[in-house]
Amino acid sequence: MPPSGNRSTPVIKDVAQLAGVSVPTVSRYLNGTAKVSQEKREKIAQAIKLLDYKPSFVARALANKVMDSVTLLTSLSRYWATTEINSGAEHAARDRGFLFGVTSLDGISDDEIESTINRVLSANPAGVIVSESDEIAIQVLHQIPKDTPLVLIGGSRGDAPYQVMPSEREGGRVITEHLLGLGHRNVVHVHRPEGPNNNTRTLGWRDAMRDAGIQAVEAYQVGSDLEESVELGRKLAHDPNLTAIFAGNDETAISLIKGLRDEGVHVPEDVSVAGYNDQLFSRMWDPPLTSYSQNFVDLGAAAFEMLYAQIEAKRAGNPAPAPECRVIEGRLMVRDSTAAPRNAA
Amino acid sequence: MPPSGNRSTPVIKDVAQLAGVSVPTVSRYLNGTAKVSQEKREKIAQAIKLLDYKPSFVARALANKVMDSVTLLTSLSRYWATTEINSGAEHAARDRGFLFGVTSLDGISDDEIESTINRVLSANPAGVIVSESDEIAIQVLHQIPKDTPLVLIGGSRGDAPYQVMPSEREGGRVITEHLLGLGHRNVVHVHRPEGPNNNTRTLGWRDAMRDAGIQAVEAYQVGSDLEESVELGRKLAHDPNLTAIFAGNDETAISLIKGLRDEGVHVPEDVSVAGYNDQLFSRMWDPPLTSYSQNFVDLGAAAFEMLYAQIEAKRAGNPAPAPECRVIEGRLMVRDSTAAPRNAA
DNA sequence: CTGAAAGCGCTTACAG
DNA sequence: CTGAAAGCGCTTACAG
Repeated sequence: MPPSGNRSTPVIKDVAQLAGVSVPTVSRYLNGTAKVSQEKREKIAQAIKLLDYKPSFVARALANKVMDSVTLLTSLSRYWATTEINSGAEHAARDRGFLFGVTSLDGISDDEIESTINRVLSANPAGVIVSESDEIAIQVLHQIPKDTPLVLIGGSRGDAPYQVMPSEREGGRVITEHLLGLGHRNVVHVHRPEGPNNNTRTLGWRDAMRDAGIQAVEAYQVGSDLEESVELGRKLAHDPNLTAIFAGNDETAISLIKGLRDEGVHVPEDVSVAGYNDQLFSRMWDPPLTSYSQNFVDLGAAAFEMLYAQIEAKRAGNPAPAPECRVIEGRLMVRDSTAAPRNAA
Repeated sequence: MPPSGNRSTPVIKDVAQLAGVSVPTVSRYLNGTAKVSQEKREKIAQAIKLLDYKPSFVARALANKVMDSVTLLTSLSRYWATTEINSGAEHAARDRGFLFGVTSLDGISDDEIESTINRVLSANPAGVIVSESDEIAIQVLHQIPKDTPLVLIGGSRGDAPYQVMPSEREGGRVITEHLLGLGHRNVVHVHRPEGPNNNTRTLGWRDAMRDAGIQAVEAYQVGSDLEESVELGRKLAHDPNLTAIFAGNDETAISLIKGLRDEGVHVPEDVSVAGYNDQLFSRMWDPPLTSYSQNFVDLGAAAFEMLYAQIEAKRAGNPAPAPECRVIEGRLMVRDSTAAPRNAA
């Protein structure tokens, strides 16, 4: 018995008619914004079920000035961690009934960044998550109105009132200390370019080295072309003092190992090599890679939840939650690519 | 000289006032839906620039019954190919000024799938992309109104009027033929569960085997726990007739190699092993892995473009584009993990 | 507790 | 070419 318009998706008027109440009453029922008599509640519930009515996201968004959606801004859209973060955040959003949007900031000019962000904001998202990976992120932070719920993933402590970050620096320290604890007197670090923040693997490595009283620290930066790391491995193979390397990620680690082997250096017998990220392939490597495992899915989920708390508070007219910087712990995975140095015992 | 309301983001009324024209005229200017005099055009343009006005996505969506956004539905949100697909589609959408949403279907019950889809649709997306990975996708297809622009990624030819698919089957055939061409008399296949469609790597392998007149085909299915593949590798190591394996993906390939090695079997000297997907780590493997490279980023972008063509046609009141099934080609990457069998020449 | 009214920002017929 | 009017589907004061 389709009411009013006979076609397409039912709207609030349809359920109001079918239930024999006014439209605002249905709205109140839906949002719990005011008491509705038991009797009408039931009729409305029935009508909704009968019609399979779903409130329109966009009409609500227009009336409320805000949509039940969040958008994640990222500038490293194809990076492994980004995938995990997005997935974690998206699932959390979905489970709360929020639409989840992604907008990438890579591959566009600086001028376009502003208009891209404005476009995102013109969809009235309830909040935005900025996933830091480079300078762009910080620039972006300033372009988002202060009253828009926001959480920053990564960055330096204090870059934003609400942050979720991986234990990057801690991870760098832990890996380095593991190597040092094995008896290595020096740990060479090879890393990709890192974000402009104070929570990097490289800084953790420096922390550990400094605490161990080691002065001569050697770090090499490599790009995303793995051949570069292979080359570096070949070169490092001829350093007689080399006994341990902490690579900034697993791909770099296996590439270095490849280079070392090309020159007849054995891992871990001659040189220990640790990676970072504990990717799936790492445990299959020969030798299985010592690495640091970071749960980026949890990180993404935590970011959404922190955002959601702000959104809820704002809607309820409550004061904003206290600023927070949550660190998601990772953990060291010791495998066979690291061992005590030959001349240790 | 801020017009009307003095605060927050400007709306169309503000630019109309500032330009000294009516609101509909601004709208016409914006959408090019009717001629606007040169003089007014200029004034409007100026006002827009001055105010940094951006039309509201949601108001437009309400008036037009459709939002400048597309949503991608996926049930394999953390899979490698999914990342690439999403990234490709998102960039293409962004470049067209479309918002891009992702909704995952994994981890929810069958009942919830319908309501999740309804929720997505209640945001009036201009179109949706369904990324096939399992039976869920096909189920989803039927829940989307016929008049909603839609493109299916993957699936069997004919599952939907508009499809973009990887050359999976072709890839399976090419890899197998490569192995056969090297002189192998049999190619054992090890694969993960595959989608319920007729475009799978496994079918390509069967095609090639059949064409080569090989009857005794052996296929093994493994799960996502790589240890299972290692085990299988150990077991296969004792098969005296084994000379070549086509693994359904690179992770499986390296795990099999690990198992083979555990039993003293050398790759490629004793057994050739090929992977699939050509992941970054594959070329760094020891030995570097022969694999099939598929550009999933392009695939995602192509899916969006195909969707966009439908959206445009619909908006212009034109007939829908002709149904299309576009195949994105991949290519064979021959490396050292495959070689002629020992007793070949 | 519950209607009638007005409004969110934009677009589309309808009359000039 | 261009206004005034009505409407998209929902919500929020305003009066009962």
